[in-house]
Amino acid sequence: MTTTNSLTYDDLGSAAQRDRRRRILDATIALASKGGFDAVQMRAVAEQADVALGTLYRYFPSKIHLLVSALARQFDDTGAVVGRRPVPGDTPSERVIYVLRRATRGMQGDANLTEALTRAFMFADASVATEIHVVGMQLTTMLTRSIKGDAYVEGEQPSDEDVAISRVISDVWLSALVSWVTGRATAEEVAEHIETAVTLVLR
Amino acid sequence: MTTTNSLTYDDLGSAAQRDRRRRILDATIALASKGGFDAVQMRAVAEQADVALGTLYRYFPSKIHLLVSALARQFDDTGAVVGRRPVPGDTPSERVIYVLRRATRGMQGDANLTEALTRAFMFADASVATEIHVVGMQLTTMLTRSIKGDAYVEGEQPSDEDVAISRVISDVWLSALVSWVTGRATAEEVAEHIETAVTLVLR
DNA sequence: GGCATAATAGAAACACGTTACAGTTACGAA
DNA sequence: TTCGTAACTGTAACGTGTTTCTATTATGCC
Repeated sequence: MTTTNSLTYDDLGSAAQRDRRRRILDATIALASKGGFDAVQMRAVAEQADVALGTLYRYFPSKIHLLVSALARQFDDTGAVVGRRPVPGDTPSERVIYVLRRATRGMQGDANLTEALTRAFMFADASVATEIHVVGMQLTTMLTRSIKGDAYVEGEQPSDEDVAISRVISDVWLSALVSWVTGRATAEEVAEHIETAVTLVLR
Repeated sequence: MTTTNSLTYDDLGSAAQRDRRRRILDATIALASKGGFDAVQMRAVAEQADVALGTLYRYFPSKIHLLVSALARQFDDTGAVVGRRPVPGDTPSERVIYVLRRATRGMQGDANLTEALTRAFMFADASVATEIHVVGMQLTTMLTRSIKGDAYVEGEQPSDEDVAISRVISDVWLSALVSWVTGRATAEEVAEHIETAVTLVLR
């Protein structure tokens, strides 16, 4: 290799490096899914991914980077599934609520993983801004697409208002998620709160 | 003393114990104000408060409890000051934006302290639900009062819709604050985002 | 193939939250 | 006052995120 490689993004590095990165993220997801944030221990990740601790830190400069990158990959993997089909529902509210209910249920189905990823997301500082921005864009895309429904056209920029609405919904969703993963709200309360907010913003 | 004492709440314990608790919280605020979350190190707090490390843990079972308790005391101290005067502004949006701008500016005036307290708040789990609920109620009261403006009547319950709106605004505010303390957004972006959200929700 | 350089392994060490514990002090009860 | 118990001190130790360092291995270039 002729240039120093940050290894931070998907498509860089040799095949062996891409495979190491994949193994590391696999191990991260597996450990998070089994025991949550605390179970994602750097030594354990390194061992399970079959890389040295120093190598792990070469790929991901902190536990937070690691978890947020894992979150981004999860979004990539499942976002593609959600992406194609039209969102059911006759109004923006119905469509957004449908999508969020699906997403929330998915996350609640793996509480430990959600706890790990959410905590990392909330603790991330400026050095993780790039990864966070990726997740934010994915969320915004998902929501603006749901708002437009059939009127959505591939590649078209969403309106400023739709983006603003999406950001508000994202904020509410994130707050609700934090309440839930920290045990301060039940799944039902989260669902109810989100639906109230969506109908409020999209009336 | 005849009974074991949790020391978790303000009015328990001897004078010497109340004084220790005060010194601990003073040291916490001072360290947080100087260097943020990372600077609030338990050994440093203990030393500055002139108590042993074990004693610090006897009073506050974790760093998070310590910081959230410090936040609660800050709210107690400053909350009374804000409470009485009517909120200026002719529309709900104007009043809410005024109040939030004031509060945000206050927090941004002590960035390190805000960072420390916000991080603790986001990391708090169910064991601090009581203190967190208190803060949430104070926020809701502040916002519903701002929405109603002159129409506000002491002791009257706010409408369900006003409460829902307040919760959405709280969520947006908290998310914005997290973005700011983690260095992912500037103060201007925070102000702009909040105002966009408020006008959206209160149209 | 042989060399220069980057990447990796492996292990030790450090930082800070947290726990454990032995000795000492404060304080109410008898 | 003396005693018994709980609180406090001081310190060591542990767990986990992070850093550092040396030896080894892989990789691109001639």
